[in-house]
Amino acid sequence: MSAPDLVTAIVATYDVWMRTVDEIGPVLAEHRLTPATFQALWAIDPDEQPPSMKALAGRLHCNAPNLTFVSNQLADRGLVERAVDPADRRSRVLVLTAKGRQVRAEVIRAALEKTPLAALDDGELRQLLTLLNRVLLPG
Amino acid sequence: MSAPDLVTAIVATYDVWMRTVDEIGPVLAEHRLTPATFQALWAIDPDEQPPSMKALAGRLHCNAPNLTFVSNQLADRGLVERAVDPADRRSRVLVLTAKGRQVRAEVIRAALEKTPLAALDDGELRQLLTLLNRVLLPG
DNA sequence: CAGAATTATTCGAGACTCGAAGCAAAGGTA
DNA sequence: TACCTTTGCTTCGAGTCTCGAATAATTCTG
Repeated sequence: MSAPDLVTAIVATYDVWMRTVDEIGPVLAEHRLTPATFQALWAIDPDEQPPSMKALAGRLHCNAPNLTFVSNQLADRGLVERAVDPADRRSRVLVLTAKGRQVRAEVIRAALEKTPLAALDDGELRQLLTLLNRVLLPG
Repeated sequence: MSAPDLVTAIVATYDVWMRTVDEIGPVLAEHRLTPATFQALWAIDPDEQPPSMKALAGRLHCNAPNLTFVSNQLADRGLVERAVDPADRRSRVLVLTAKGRQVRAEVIRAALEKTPLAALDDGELRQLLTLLNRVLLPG
């Protein structure tokens, strides 16, 4: 592989994400979501087990104090609630409220419409996922 | 295309970028580069015409006051210098200093080594670039 | 049980981002 | 020329974001 191509590819991944965020700016403003709260909200899948602070911080590539701050913002806006993990009482899990689930669905729907990746057809998207999964998943 | 796949793909692009940045954290710290200054430094290609503030702000998805702030950080560290564009004296272009070129080369080299995308072989990387270019380039 | 490790939070400092206002240069009109 | 508008950038002020260090509560280990 040539180094310039790799540089281009890295920049392109950054660009896809940033363009997606740019495009949904109005929707985020509508719900008073900042970039940080938006990302955190996105990262809490209501169909999975509620993540602990630690797990979510890892997903967001930020540290613990930072996530505490962001979680407070989400909680203040009534989008998430903290709950003690019964299995480990040191740990707090973040649970989406009904409003949180609704807002999350709305911003993700907007992102799916507006992202540059929406230009890909089914086969291309599958191809892209194969490549990215190969790179991101362990093994 | 199925919506969950598109969500996964968007998150994956974000993840590739963030993991790349995470991995080169030590190198950035070594040069006292913050995320913002690192990105700006990356975005100034010494082999191209020095970009104006406006052009660079577009590339970085930020606004003018923000880039003024970041440019000052880079200038304070002796990595870039401002120059008046003779063709339009309102415009300032950012020129890498010798140190700026050296530091830029170093952090990009580190990124190329550490990025998850380095796991792709030549053909896969070409495939990825084809897909991302199709999505990002106009037309 | 005592000590070490883990999970979150608080605090303080600094970095980042943006809108509004201001300034100088460029472009348009007469 | 004079005047007005637009453009590119900077300054200022406010708010957001991020992190390291210190703290508290809980769990783990020997």
